[in-house]
Amino acid sequence: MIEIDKLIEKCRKNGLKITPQRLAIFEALINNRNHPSAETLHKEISKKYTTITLTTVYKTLEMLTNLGEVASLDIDSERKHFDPHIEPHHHIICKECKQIIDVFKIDNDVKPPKDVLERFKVDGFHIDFYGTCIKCHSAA
Amino acid sequence: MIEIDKLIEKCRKNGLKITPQRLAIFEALINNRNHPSAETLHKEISKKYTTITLTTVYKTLEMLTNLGEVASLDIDSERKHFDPHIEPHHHIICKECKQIIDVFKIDNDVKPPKDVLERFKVDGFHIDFYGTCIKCHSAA
DNA sequence: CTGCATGCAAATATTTTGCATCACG
DNA sequence: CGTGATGCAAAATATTTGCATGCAG
Repeated sequence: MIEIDKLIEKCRKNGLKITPQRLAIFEALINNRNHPSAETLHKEISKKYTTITLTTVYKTLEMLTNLGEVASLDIDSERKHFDPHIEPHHHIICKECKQIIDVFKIDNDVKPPKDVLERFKVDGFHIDFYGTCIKCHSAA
Repeated sequence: MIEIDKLIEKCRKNGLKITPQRLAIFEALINNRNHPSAETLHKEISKKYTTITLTTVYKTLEMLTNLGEVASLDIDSERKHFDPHIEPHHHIICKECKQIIDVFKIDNDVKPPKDVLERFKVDGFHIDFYGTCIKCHSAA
């Protein structure tokens, strides 16, 4: 997600209005590395902005996804998670506590094999590592 | 998923009964490369076995997942998809038609960076390539 | 026969939608 | 002011659960 000033400008250019609700959501997302669900985000924002509704959070997340400022992650089949960091990167998920951590650099380049390249126009890829975080691992 | 005879044996050993419904689900899954959802699978089986219910399909898929014979894929946030091929492999998804194709061999090995290895016990990884299949690409 | 499986209906969870009202620009 | 945003309630979708009945072993 771009910085807030630029984002506001981008919204205005697209005929989208800046409301206190949206600002609260923008602020909750920027620099957020927790890959929140809509529900989580709503709970968080509600602490300070007690009247915001979950519907508004959903609608704003949809709007930001359409603008290309937020990515919707298919990392958890129970619910959608949202990521304001749209530069290509990867994730690792702890099987126990389900926390999702960013992985920016992988040691090798990855390419799909030739037969796939012949049948698909490949735009990119995303790696999900899975395992157990130190904390959960030593607890078990 | 192991072959049907072995699977039946494995079920019996675990006190699980072999019913015609379960056999129909086993048969629909074996050699199935379509990564079906519960709904899709149910529709498919219903053609021949008209009385089977979606609930039974869900419960059997859960049972097979617990046995480690089927993997539940987090590849589509709309619904769960199930994969009877549990050997580690990857997927490529067409953005347009949403078909999911297996990718078995990638050109390089993939390792998470050191700082991740220090904070996680990594068990494995899964790559989702994304792009457009030839058919959809030439249609656009 | 005993216990697990099935199938129905109802519950739960997540996300989307319609619409009256509100407020940004 | 007018158009898009909000918030409520209801709908839509996916999945799970409780329970009476059925059937495999």
